[in-house]
Parts: sequence; structure tokens; C-alpha cells
Amino acid sequence: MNVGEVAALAGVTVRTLHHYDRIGLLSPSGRTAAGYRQYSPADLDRLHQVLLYRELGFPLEEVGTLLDAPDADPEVHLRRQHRLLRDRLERTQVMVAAVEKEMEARSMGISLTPEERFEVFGEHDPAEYDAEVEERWGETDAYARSKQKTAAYSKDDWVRIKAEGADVEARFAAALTDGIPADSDRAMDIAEEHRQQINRNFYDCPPEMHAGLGRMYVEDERFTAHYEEIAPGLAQYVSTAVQANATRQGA
Amino acid sequence: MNVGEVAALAGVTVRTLHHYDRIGLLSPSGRTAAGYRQYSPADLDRLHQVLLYRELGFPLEEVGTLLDAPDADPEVHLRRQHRLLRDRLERTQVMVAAVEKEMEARSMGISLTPEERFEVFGEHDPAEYDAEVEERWGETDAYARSKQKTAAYSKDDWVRIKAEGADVEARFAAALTDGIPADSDRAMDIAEEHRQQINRNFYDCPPEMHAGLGRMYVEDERFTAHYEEIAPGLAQYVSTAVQANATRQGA
DNA sequence: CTTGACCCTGACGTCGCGTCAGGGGCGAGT
DNA sequence: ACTCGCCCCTGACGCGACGTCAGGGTCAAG
Repeated sequence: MNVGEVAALAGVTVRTLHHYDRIGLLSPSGRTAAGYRQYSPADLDRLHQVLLYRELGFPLEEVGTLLDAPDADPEVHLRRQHRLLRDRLERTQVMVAAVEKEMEARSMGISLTPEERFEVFGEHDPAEYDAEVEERWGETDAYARSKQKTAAYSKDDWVRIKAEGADVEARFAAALTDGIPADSDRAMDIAEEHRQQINRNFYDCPPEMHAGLGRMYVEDERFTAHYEEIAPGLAQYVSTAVQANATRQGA
Repeated sequence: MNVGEVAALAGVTVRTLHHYDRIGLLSPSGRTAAGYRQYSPADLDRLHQVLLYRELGFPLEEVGTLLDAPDADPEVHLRRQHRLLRDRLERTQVMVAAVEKEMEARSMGISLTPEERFEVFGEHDPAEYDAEVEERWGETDAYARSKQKTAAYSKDDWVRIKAEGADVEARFAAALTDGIPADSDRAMDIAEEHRQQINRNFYDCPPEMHAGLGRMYVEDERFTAHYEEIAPGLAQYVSTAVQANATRQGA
């Protein structure tokens, strides 16, 4: 792909890609004889990461060091991005609440103090993330290290994990063919095991997030196909069970 | 207040305030004999608005024109900010979902297409707001005009609105002293009327937002005081009724 | 009457591009 | 073979929103 196509796909300008090339943040993996930039799928992957970090407010130079860090596999980035996005979500919710509070205050004739109104603008530098992350994750580094093993999974580990996953899926399929309702205790128990498996082997997955995944299983054909391949109706079944379990777990 | 204090309060640097002064976005209303900038409470108000719009991604020049528009009273800004913040909330939720989707895809060995991954980065320019707002509000301008009357409320209007508010509050108080439960139909009906009143007279208030206000009535002493002045226990009572009604309305 | 914390006004630097300017490459039609 | 229109290239300057000195005045405390 040449610049124009990539730019259109990613929703950025050609100039931006030129810029990223010149500062060494994202250099296309090839050039044509005429000097045209040629972007590979791997380049697109990297661009995607760049844009995510940029959206999160990181300066481009820091994005580069993050992406070029040798110990940072894609999963590390995904987890970090997930955490930062959730932080942002929280911050935005606080701001929404603040604005609603002020609207209501105005209509009731109450006026707020300056301190109150400015406290929304607390700290939210992405730069502070460095220190923050090392404090937060430094404390729970047992957890961090257990998670970082993901990158170091051996072939045996992967075999075991795949087997675990297949086992849960088989039990879902069995429950389905047995005619057990998807919101029954038995189905929800399997769903909970599914969640724990993700927790152990991949990433932190609270019930709420698990419910989101459940919805995705029927909304996205890719995941639907994965389950329908095992048994027809399984995608919907797993989806329902997972969401029911999330509700049961108090999400 | 002089620059340093304002900067500390608002969480910006002194240089930023200097900058806003020089470009005419926020000039302090006074100077001391020695030339020190003196900020009034009104200046702080304006700074607050500036920072909100800035946070939302508006270029400073546009912030200036927005704030200096003669037909734009504070309520207009609040409504606009509320809308923009909700948009942002939605966008962030979409991005969170996208990252979760990718984490799950990776752990299941599914890979996503580039198109899929980039579609998150759709349009989100604050610049497009201009055109957008005139289209959206142009269509429903009956609604817009009915809302803009807020700024043009006459003294009689205000008297009527205050009376309506007092009426609802009195009926809440009566229900409370009658020993009617706050989550009963009668209390919820009054709550719904409260919501409709806000809708008619002030701003668009869907059930979900109304529930948020309900929580605030007990969390914020300012609002608590307003209700407790009428009858002891009324803040908690209204809060519960409003939230119960929101659930009933399907929030 | 000095010290240290705060204030002032230039003025230049930085980051992430936008925006020309000047020139070459390439497939379609004539 | 030529040209038209669209895409690509490389400088190079501009801009918005400040950061960061430099050089100097102010003000309350000791």
C-alpha cells in the first residue's frame, strides 16, 4: 500500500505519514523504484499502535520509545492502553457529572465555589504515567510478573492453555445439546470458569468486561464463526451464559 | 488574586495565563500599581469555561469567539459542553470495547483486519461541530428555540417556574410526612413530574441523568441543605424517589 | 536594608503537523 | 507518442499553544 491508501484507511493525512517517517517513528518497510513509500501489514499494525498512544496524549517521541522497547510485546501495549482508556472514561464521567451538577445548581439558584469547579481539572498528564505505573505495578509486582509470563509462555504452556479452552468450549457445547438453559447455574458455572481462565492465562477480566465479550460473541461474525464451528447455536449460548454470569457476579 | 494563585487553583501554569492575556482570551479585570495582574471571580468563571472548551479540543481562538458571542449565555455553554462530553464518553467506550475485542481476539488466535482496527479512529474533530450543530439543531429548531427561551425568560416566567418547583417540593415533603415510602408509586410520580419540569424549563434531562442528580442531592451538602431546609430527611427522600423513578423509566 | 519568593515583559525554542512550491511517475484516453 | 489528471516525492516555511530562559522590578519578613 502507498501513502494515500494508508492515510485514507487510518484517517490521517499523507503529511502525517511523511512526518512519522522522517522522525523515524514509522518508516514504511519498502520503497518502489520511483521512491514511493510501500507500507506492509506490519507497518499498519504499528501505525495503529501509534495512533492509539497518540490519542491517549503521549508525545510522539515517547510513543516511539514505548513501541521500540524490546521487552514490550503487543499484549503489554494492549493492557496499558486498556488501563489508560478506562482512566479516561472515569475522568470524562466525572466531568459530565460536574457539568450536570452545575446545570442543576444554576436552575436551583445555587452557586458553586471556584475551588469546587476547578477540582475537575486535576492531574491527567500522560507523562505522570511512568512514575505512576512503577509505583502501582511495583507494589503488586507478583501479579505483574505472573502476567508478564504471558510473553514467556512455552510451547507446553500454550498446549495446556489451548486444551483448557477447548475443554470449556466442549462443556458449553455439551450443556447446549443437553438442553440446559443458558442462564442456568450449570451454564453460568462454565462461564465463570471461562472468565477465570482468561484471568489466569491472559489478562485481567472483571465480570463487566466479560459481559462485554459475551455481547461481542454474537455481534462479531469472527467470534460467532469460532463458536458456530463447534456447534450451531453455541455462540448465542455462550454469549447468554457469560452475560448471565456477569450479572450473577454483580457486574 | 494574582497569577500564581489563580494558576495553582486552576491547575495551569503562569505562562498559560500570560498567554491567554496576550491573545486577549482572558485578560484580568485589573492591575495593581506595579503592574501585577489581578483576577476577579468573574475572571475565574471565564477561565473555567476556557479550560473546559480547551479540554474538549477547541482551538483557543474558537473558544474566544464562543465565549464572546453575545447571544451565548452560560446555559448555552453548559448544554454544549454536556453534549460534547457525552459524545466523548461514547467514543471512549467504543475504543475501550475495541481494545477488549483485540485482547480477546489475540487470546483466541483470531486476527482482525486492518479496516476493523482503524474504524475506531473515525471523525471526531471539534471543528466539525460548527456544521454539525447547525444541521442538527437547524432541523429541530422548534426545540432549539423553545430552549433558547430560557435566556429570555421574563420575570413572570421565573415566578411561575419557582412556583412549580416549590409545588413539587411541597408535595415531596407532604409524602414524606405522610409516611409514604420513597420508592412508592406516589413518590415516583412526583419525581417524574420533577424531571418533566426540568425538561420543560431548563435542560434536557433523561432518566439516567435524573438519577445522577438524585445521587447528588445527598452527596453534596449544598443541595442537601436546600432540601433539608424544607423538611428534615427530605434530601434523602427526594434522592431515593428520583432514583427509583429513573429505574422505573428504564434508565 | 537585604533576602527570597513572586511578578513583569520580551524573545526564542518546541512539537505536531498544515500548507505551499517545484518537480517526477503513471495509467487512460486521443 | 502525447497529454491530461491524479498521485507521489522532497524541501521549507508557518502556526498554535505554550515552555523556557534572560533581565529586571516588587513586596513582606526578618
